[in-house]
Order: sequence, then C-alpha cells, then structure tokens
Amino acid sequence: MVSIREVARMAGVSPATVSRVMNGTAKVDEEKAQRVQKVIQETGFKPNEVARSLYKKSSKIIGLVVPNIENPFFNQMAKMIESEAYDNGYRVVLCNTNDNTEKERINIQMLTSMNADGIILMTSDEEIQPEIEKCGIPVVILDRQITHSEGTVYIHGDHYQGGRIATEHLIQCGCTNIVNIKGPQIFSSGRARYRGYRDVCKKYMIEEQCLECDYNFKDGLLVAEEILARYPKVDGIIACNDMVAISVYKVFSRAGISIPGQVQLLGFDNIELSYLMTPELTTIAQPSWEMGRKAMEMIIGDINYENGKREFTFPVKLIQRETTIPQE
Amino acid sequence: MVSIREVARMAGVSPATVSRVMNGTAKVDEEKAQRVQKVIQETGFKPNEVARSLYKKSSKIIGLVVPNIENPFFNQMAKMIESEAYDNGYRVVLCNTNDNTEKERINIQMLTSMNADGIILMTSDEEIQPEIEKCGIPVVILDRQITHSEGTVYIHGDHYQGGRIATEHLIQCGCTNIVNIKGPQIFSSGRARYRGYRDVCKKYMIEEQCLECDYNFKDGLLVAEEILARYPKVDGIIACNDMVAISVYKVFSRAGISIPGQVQLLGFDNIELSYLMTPELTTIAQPSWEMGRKAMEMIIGDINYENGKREFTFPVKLIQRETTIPQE
DNA sequence: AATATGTTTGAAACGGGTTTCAAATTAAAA
DNA sequence: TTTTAATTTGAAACCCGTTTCAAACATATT
Repeated sequence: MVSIREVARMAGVSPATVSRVMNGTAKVDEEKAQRVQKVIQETGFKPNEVARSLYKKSSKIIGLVVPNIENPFFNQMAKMIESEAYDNGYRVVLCNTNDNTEKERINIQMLTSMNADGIILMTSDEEIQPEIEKCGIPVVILDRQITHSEGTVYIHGDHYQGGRIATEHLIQCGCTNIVNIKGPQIFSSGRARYRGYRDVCKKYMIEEQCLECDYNFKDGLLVAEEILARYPKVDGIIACNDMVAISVYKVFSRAGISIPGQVQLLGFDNIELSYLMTPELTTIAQPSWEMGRKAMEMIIGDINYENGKREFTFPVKLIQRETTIPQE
Repeated sequence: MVSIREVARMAGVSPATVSRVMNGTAKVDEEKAQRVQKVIQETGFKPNEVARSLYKKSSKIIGLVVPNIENPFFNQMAKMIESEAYDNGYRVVLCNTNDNTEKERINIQMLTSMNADGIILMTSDEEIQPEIEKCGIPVVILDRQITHSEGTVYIHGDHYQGGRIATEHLIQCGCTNIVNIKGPQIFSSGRARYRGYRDVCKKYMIEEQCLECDYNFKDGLLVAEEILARYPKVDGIIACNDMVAISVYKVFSRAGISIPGQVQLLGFDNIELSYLMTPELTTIAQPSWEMGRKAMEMIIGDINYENGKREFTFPVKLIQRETTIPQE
C-alpha cells in the first residue's frame, strides 16, 4: 500500500501538496496537480483513514448500539440509519449489546477511543448514564428514554398516543373485553403505552385488564397461555409489540380460537413480519424512517446543545390490517 | 481526554513505561507500575484506538458486508459473527450494500483504508473480484461463491444436498406433483439447490416443474400466483428460501388452499420467521452458527493460505415442522 | 574490586495524513 | 525597475500509542 510520501516522491512534490490536491484545501499549480492525479491513478493510492482520523479527530464513523440486531424493529432502524449515514459519507459500526450493560459500557468506550463522531443508543439502562456523559461525543438515545442528561438528544415515538390509539381502535372494533399486555415497565415505551391504555379505559369506564410481558416471542407465548386461562371472555388484545402479537396469534389459533373472528389483536412497531404473516397484523407504526434520519441529522449536523431542541417526539399511526375489524 | 504522555507526566515516568504497564509488554518496577495504575484509575485514561491501530496496522475491526441487513438470514448471521468477534476482542463494522456493486466496492476500499483486519463478504458480484484481490486483507466469502481467487476463503452450506433433501422429503410426504421454485441462477446457492432437485427427479423418474424467483417476499408473491394459475394439480412446493415460502403460504391460504392439507411446502434457511409463523414452516437449515464461527476463525487465526483449506462446505439438515407431513 | 551479565528505563523514531509557518515565487503597484 | 502584496510550496510539527535502542542501573561471576 503506497503512502502519501511515496506518491509525493513520484510526482516530485511534497506530501503537503498531495494532500492539498486530494482534499482541495488550497490552490495548487495546475500542472503539478495533474502530475499528482496521475500518480494517484497509477498507484491506486487511497489515503489511510486511520492516519487521517488520528489527526482530524473525526473518523466518519457513527456507532450504533442496539440490544439485539436480530430484532426486526432494531434492524429496520439500523438499515435506515446505515443508509442515511452512507449518503452523508459516514460509516456505521453496529454494536450488539445482547441486553448486557457491561457490553454496552465497553462498546461506548470502544467507540469513544476509536474517535467515533457520534453514538446512537437504542438501549436504556440507567446505569449507562455516567458513561454517556463522560464520553464527550454526541449521543442520541433512540426509542428509549433515560433520565435526561446534558448534551444528549432523545428521539422516540409518541408511545402514549400509541397506547390511546390502540385502545380506542379495539373499542371501535366492538371489543368489550380488552386485555392489555403491558410491555416491561422499566422501559419508557412500556410505561407510556400503558398510560394511554389506562386513560382510554377511564374515559369509557372500562375496567383495566393487564398482564406484563417482555418484548420477545418466548415470553409472549407464556403470557398468551395465561390470558387463555385467566380471561376466557377476552375479545380484544393489545400486545406490547408485534413480536408478542405473533406469539398470541400462535397460541390462540392453536387453541382453536379464531383471530380476528373471536378475538381481535393488535401490536406495536409495524415490523416487517407484521405484514408477512397471514392474517396480516394490525399494528401501531412509528415513523422509523424519519426517526432514523433525525438521529443522523442530530449527529452529523453540528448539534447546538445550547439553544437547540433536545427531545423529539414523533407521531405514531394505526396501520389497520387483518387482525381487527372496525365496525361501521 | 487525557493522553498517554499526560498520564506519564503525572506518574513521573515515560510514556513508554505507561504503555508497558497497560499492555504488559515488559517488566516494570512494581512501585512505578502501581503509580501508573493509580493515575490511570483517577483520570479514567483510555488509550486512543486510532493511534494504536495506526502503528500496529491492526484495528481489531472486522468488516461485514451484507446485501441487506433487514433480511433475516443475513442479520442472523451478522449476530453470530458479531458475538463471536466480540468474544475475541474484535468489533464488527456492518456495511449494507443494498445489492449495489458500487457501494460494495466503496465499502471494501473504506474497510481497507481503516485497517480492518479482515472482511467477511456475503455478496456475490463477480465484478468485485479485483477489489478483493488488491485490498490485501483476508477476505472470507460467506454463503456465496464467485470465481476462486488466491487468498480468499469460501464458506457455504451444502446447497446441493439441501436441494436433494428437500425433494426427497416432499416425495416421502407423498407428493407426486412437486413444483420447484428455483432461486436466482446467478447465485451458486440457487444453482446448487436446483441441481439437487433435478438429480432427485431423475432418480424417481419425475418430471421437473420449475419456476425462478428472487430471494424476496414480493417476487415470491408473484411466483406463487403463477403456480396457482399454471399448476392446478400441485401438491408440493419447494420454495427457494423461507421468505418465498411465506409468500406462497399467504397466496395459497388466501386462495383457500390449505397448507399442509392440500399442498405441502418447504423453504430454505431456517430464518426466525419460519418458526414464528403459524403453521410453522418446514425448512432446510444451514449451520449458520458454525459457519459464522468458522468465518471469524479464518480471519482472526492466522490464515495459512499456502497449506490451509480454502473452501468449507457445511452440512445442511431438514427441520421438519408443520407445513409438511411425512407418511409412515 | 573489577568484569560480565541481566534488567529497567526513557528518548526518539515510527506510522501516515494534515496543517502551520515561513520561505520562495509570482503578480501587482509605485 | 524597485517595492509591496498575493500566491504557491515544502519542511517540520502534529495527532498519540508503540517499539527500538542504547544508556543506566542492578545483580552475578571471577
């Protein structure tokens, strides 16, 4: 691999001049520039990004820390962020924490010491706060929320409205016996959606019926069995996310209960799976594309922490598909 | 952010000594080592990975280039590779090419100039060959295959056997009218599976019935409609992958055809979706975990190109679930 | 006590692209 | 033509952790 000094020697100029030709940072004599270009062509010289970033203290790398890359919600988000980053000349380093705080901490340190230009966090452990504050690079917390800290940007969907819309929709579908599968209450999303549900129940004088469930398929299976046992009269289920809704569908259809015939069902997140499955799942969608864009924008555009907004709530919307049937 | 010189100054030693304490590369006087450790503790000093990698010419970064991170097969693989890499002290830079050769080329160049220690490619464009050869870092081609080139490692499942097993299984399930949805024949996986199917057809003197389909949901929908129209007597379908199998399921169940009652169905890849859906999909699985592991192993263990094996074919296996019913 | 052997240690060079600063060259003004 | 201003250019410093190499110190041998 040729270096800039090598190129300079071959073109009969100084390394500084080569650098200037490459980056257009200063005027260079046309004839010399030509020579440099020619040598670059011939040698296939590509500047060493590591050397560059050592001096510039910018690596053109964005760290994206997710709890689980296999989870469709996260990888969908990751794809958008990656694509947005790419278009702006940034690379994305994807880090998978597997819901492990220690791994999360190490990843943040690693990203810091590799001069990442920013970090997008989709995890939520409160303990990570100090790490964020001392890392000294822009951090955006996506989808989740922890205690606010100076210089951090929060981007998330309007989960409270999501909870309301879901509940209202099921009522509008004629359900009178709605069971709400709450998401983990340690997550802001879980709490906000629950509040939405609760407030709508109050509005219609409906009694709350809740269970709590982790955001994954396996736990969804368990909770679905529990509903089957404890709420025989259920006719509407709000699952805490699409994955859990899929579990519910499986358990209920195995038990011979038709969805949406006997029980109507809806989830959150609008993951790809929700329209791949048959019947297609009604769900509440976040504008994940816009959210990903905003996250990138907050990182690569100079974030003005002083005056700028630090929290962005994006509207959610109902995607009505086949697991619910609204009445006229 | 403190530097090693700062730490050295505070501890009253030279930067070299601090480096030695951190890395254990040489004996250091116990008392001095203590002082250094203490300063590191107090300042929270973390060595700058960029500077380190500039000298060492190793960044502890592995590049993983995939055509589409949203595709479950790839993100499942990515998760394994990431986790395996992490355990070995490596980070993964995930690059999404969106099936775009130009993006693929740029990504490889980028990874080269950021001193990546290796690249795992899950794309297959023949045009990329020269890029691979000149990048000068170990490259592993996963799941796909292009014209062999010196110093590249190939890892893939035994797609030919996969094709055979799938066809034999459907026959064993009593199907007499099997339609094979071939994968794109530009991919080695598509070609090998087709050969497997063809050979089994010959063995049982069955006439071939094929259509070709891209490895995605949308194209799957189209092809499924075509089967419905062209092969009314079909009673068994080999989909080129699970995603397409899911399309087939949707189209057929919409048309009132029961699976596996009237038509038996099977896919390839054993993506998460295949057991999430109801009914659960019979599929041919590759040992993706082992394959990911092997890919990492080939990169981080010194690859001995001279003597070592350069191609690894992993056995596949049938995962019989609910869309096929074997007869006694 | 003197020489030989072994161990610690820090100054300096290194990796490679970027930028500063002053020197050299060119253009413009007097 | 000379002086002044503007432009181009390269040497050297910089970023920061690592490693080499020789000096300094400690221990062992004769």
